[in-house]
Amino acid sequence: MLKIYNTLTKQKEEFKPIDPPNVSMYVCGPTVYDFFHIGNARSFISSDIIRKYLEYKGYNVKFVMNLTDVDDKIIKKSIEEKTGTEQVAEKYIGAFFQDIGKLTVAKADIYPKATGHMQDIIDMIKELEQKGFAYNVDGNVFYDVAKFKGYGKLSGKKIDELEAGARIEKNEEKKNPLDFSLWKKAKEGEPYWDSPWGKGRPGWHIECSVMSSKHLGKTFDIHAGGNDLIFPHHENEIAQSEAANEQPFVKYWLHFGFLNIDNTKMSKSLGNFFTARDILTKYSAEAIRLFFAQAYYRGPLNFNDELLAAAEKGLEKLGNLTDTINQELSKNITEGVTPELDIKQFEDKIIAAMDDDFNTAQAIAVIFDFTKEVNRIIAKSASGGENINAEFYKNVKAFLERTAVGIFGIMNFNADDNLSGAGIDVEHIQQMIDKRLEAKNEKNYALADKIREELKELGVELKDSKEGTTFKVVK
RNA sequence: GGCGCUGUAGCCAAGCGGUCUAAGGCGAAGGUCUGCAAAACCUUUAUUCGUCGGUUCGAAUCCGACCGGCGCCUCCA
Repeated sequence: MLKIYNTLTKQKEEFKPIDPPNVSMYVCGPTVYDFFHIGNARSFISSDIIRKYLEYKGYNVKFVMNLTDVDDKIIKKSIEEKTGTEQVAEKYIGAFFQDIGKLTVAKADIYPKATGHMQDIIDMIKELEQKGFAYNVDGNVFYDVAKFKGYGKLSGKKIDELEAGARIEKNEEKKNPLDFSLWKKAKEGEPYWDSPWGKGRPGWHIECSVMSSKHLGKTFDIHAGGNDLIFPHHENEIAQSEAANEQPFVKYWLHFGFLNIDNTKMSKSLGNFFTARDILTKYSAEAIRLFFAQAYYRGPLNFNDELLAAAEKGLEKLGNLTDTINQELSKNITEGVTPELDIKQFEDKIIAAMDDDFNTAQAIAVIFDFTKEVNRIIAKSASGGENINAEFYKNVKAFLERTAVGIFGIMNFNADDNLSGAGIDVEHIQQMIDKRLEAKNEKNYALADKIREELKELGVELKDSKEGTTFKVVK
């Protein structure tokens, strides 16, 4: 039984989708004004793991992620880069897809864009206006927070306490400082759309209300995003959607913890700002995914080089096993024994861990335990035990593909991916290995070691065993 | 000021009332194997869970106080 911590109720709840086995899931996507950073990557990867686990459980997940392509920051960027806002959006949407592709984040079913839903947005604002939740002040339309009874229920804030807070921007046009923009009047030179209130563009929050209900229904199962979106973004979405649709907006709210860099907030001004593509030049996607999966998705997480390097090392242990499995399977041994290994027991543990609010850290621990157990069996066989047949390796591989690959994306059995990715000439490597073998047979160890060194510089590490020499690509 | 998260070995991090003299990863030390190198395996590395009290037959786990870290309350994953 899957339990999920729901920000709305502040407790773990049994997950009961509205229309099983279908699950509707919406994750707040990027505002496409720059490359996304490693903190964004945590949200994308965490939601990817959650989605894949739900699919593993047999749910049919409809996954929607919005792309915010009209916004102040995009306008600002277009001025800086001296292009149009559309060009800015297009450029960073392209970069977004490249980066999530490298991070092996599965594609959403739909990536709705704000600019593609202008009529729907206008319709929803009109509806809010008709129902008395919105007011127009000279082309700027605001949401009247005081009219919505449940305001603050997600973030646990109270309107009067918020009003007492000192950090709310003053705006003469608003009835209440907490009221937020539904429609912004266009300023000179800004992109605009025609509307009943004049030329303008939508406020930030309205697009998510509109696009989520359009693609997932007026009430849907899961809405996820970064911790910082709880207030005001998600609070405002609830206010808009529930006022307009007169039914609950979302059943389960999930929020991802923040990523700190060396215990401080990541920010451009502090110079500790890392884009995901920067990090990907130094570390593998698997290592990044493993690093995130080793912690609880809701908690804060510290990030630095040393920690990612540790994850990369841990990953090697897993990678060595996949190499071994691939090699053994290629031999296709039919005689020999199938050692006893209770795979189901490991799988049950993973399920138990993941069912408890996606305890990925514990699930990953099970995968490492499993790896150790398999290595132990192989070591026993190698040191004079009985030969192991392909059946065993097939079972092991199938399990890891279901879990380590299928849910977490931290292993890769497709060895060619690594080779082609690193631009390795397999034929040349093989020739060198043969040459080295010859040298070894002649006890010319100086030459053998020289070849080893040369290949190492090409990023290829040799490994000798009884059955011959194999190699792997190292970063 | 309000809301929320968090404090477990050298580092990261699970565990949230008994199976805990506390998973897993990294690091470190020793060993097996080995021409070398690596991998892998074996052993060791927290009698203790920020501090002090309380509840309980029993607490890292619940309650209270205190000390510390972080976030949100303004755009932000």
